[in-house]
Amino acid sequence: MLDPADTVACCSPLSAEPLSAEQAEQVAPLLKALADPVRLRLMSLVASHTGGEACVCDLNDAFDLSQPTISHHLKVLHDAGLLDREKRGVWVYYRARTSALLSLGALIGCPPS
Amino acid sequence: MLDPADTVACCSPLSAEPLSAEQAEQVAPLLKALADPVRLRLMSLVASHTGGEACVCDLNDAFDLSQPTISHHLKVLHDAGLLDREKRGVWVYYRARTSALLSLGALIGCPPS
DNA sequence: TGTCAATATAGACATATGTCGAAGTCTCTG
DNA sequence: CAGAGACTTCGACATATGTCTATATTGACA
Repeated sequence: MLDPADTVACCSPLSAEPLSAEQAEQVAPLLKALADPVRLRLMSLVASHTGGEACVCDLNDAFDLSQPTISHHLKVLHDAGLLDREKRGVWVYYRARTSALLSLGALIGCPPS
Repeated sequence: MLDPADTVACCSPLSAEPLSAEQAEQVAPLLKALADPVRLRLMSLVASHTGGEACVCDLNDAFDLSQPTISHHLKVLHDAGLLDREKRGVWVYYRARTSALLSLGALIGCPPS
């Protein structure tokens, strides 16, 4: 699977020049994956966790939602390329793809040149 | 209506510390508004347009969609606080709220401190 | 091998979303 | 005042999304 960071980083910031239709189609899914309160918190929990990774077991407890629902949200973030997934024994650890977040932030937030 | 820039700017970056449920509920709608290819391009078209603003008549031509559909997307961006709206005579001009984009980008893209 | 614990997948359901065509609202201008 | 042009609002529709319960899978361990 491609690194979404590359996809996004290739684009000029939103305010610099109009995004092409193709670029927009590639970037939108990343934003869509982030555009949910639960997934935003999941992403933040993982990204800010010690060691840059977090176990699903820890994440479940942070929410008042069923375990399959959390699993579903993690899958959405993983499929978008925002979280890496690693199974170690019985536990599954997710790790934030910092590069994807960085380039996405730059795309949205950089002032016009 | 509140400036979403303030709402977002108050939060630490995603990677610094876990977003609270309340913060996530406030930020998610902004991302949701951006998380559509058409709206991403609209936002980019307006933000990068000469003078920082664009007339709806110009925006319509950039898409293969009906005019009410474009109007709908502009309303979503406006309601989220990402676009300002001003009617001058018969024409309506939209202007990007740069501050909102800046703080949103910082929230997503800032490396952990 | 059998059982338990940690996740994931499947299927169902209510609600949200993107799109359109039709109709409404302003505002200029003759 | 009437008509035309620029948008917006309304109502309908198909599809996507978030959530749940029930079930499957996987790995450790007795």
